Amino acid sequence: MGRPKQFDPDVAVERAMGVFWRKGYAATTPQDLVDEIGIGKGSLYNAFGSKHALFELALARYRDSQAEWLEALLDHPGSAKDRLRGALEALVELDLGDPDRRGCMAVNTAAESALADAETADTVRKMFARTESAFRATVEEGQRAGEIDGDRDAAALAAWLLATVIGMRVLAKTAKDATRLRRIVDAAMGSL
Amino acid sequence: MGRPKQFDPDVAVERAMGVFWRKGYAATTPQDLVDEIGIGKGSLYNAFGSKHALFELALARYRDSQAEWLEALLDHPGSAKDRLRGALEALVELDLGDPDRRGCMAVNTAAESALADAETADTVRKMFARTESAFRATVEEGQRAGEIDGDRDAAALAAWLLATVIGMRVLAKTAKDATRLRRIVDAAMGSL
DNA sequence: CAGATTTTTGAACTACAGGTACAAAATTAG
DNA sequence: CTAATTTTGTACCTGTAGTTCAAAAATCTG
Repeated sequence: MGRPKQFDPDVAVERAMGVFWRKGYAATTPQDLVDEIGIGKGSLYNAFGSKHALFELALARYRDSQAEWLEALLDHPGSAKDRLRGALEALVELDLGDPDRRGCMAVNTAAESALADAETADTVRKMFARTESAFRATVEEGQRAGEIDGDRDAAALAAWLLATVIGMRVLAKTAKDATRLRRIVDAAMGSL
Repeated sequence: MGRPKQFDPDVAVERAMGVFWRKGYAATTPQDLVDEIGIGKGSLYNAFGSKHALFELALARYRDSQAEWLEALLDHPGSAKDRLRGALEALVELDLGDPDRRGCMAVNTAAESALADAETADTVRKMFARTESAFRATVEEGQRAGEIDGDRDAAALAAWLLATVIGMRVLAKTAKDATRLRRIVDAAMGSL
């Protein structure tokens, strides 16, 4: 079976994710990656093929972990409104607690590359759609429970929550204090 | 007084803005810039000093034109709510009408660079603050006119409008159809 | 027109991005 | 042990990023 890998590819992807997340795709060099992962260039290219292929893996990993994190939050016990508020607040704290202010990797990728690469664009689109679905399900639960006005368009509310979250995560990257972000959560929840 | 410039620096900055906007900072090369501007590399560096200095000029130009555009929209006659809706709708149409799907250059810059460069971060921060102020003034007019509930926190509503707009502009970069964006406008305005 | 001043042009230069080639080393199947 | 397979580190290569420079060209001064 040949010589086994001396590094864990999963760990490597995770570290690569960290670098791409912090610096963006274009500004990340192969040198950055090997420095962070702690393997040689030969191993890197043998294992992953190209910078872009590794980026795709890193982005997919980000998508999965982020989506699961958010879905778990929305799946908590409690009222739908409380769960939505809890999720938004957790996101704010997550972003503000990051010393590197990396924001959301999917948002960053959308802003940096847009439609430059079809596969990347698709991954980002799917991630947004998945977040929107999770919001929509929670909004509909709230409507069934009578907490949220049933006359309002659940799809529209979910899309708007998605936009709010994306906006907050961009703002978190340059925010100097937390008050604006906390205000946004309050205003959004007050509008539900 | 020496040989006069054979190109208009203002036009050059405007064209540079277009390239940076479309490709992002890191992915834009000096070659891209000279190709687009139509001058030699020597002239470029003689006139602007560095890629980064030119980017700052381009970003400042974007900030001014964008802010004036939005402020003019919000300054139209009509009710405050109508003006807010009109501004959001105009932004959506602007973004969807761009074949390159460049979104908002300030948002893209925030996502790509964050705090990497202090001056850039500051320009972006100020642009966000200016947009927020314009929203806030309009919201307060609406409150004085009785269109918007005076008990709600105008600062919070303005911040939340800002986040909504930023989110929409990110979504516009990957959106395949316009319905989601139009829904967001409806949901946001329905919540005011 | 000579000279001063400023810009243009195009070539040149350094460093590094991104990736390939290869031989030595490690591992396992038989 | 040997053969086969895979990894690894190093060296290497091509192209270009980002910038600088020398010399030519254009304008103004007197």
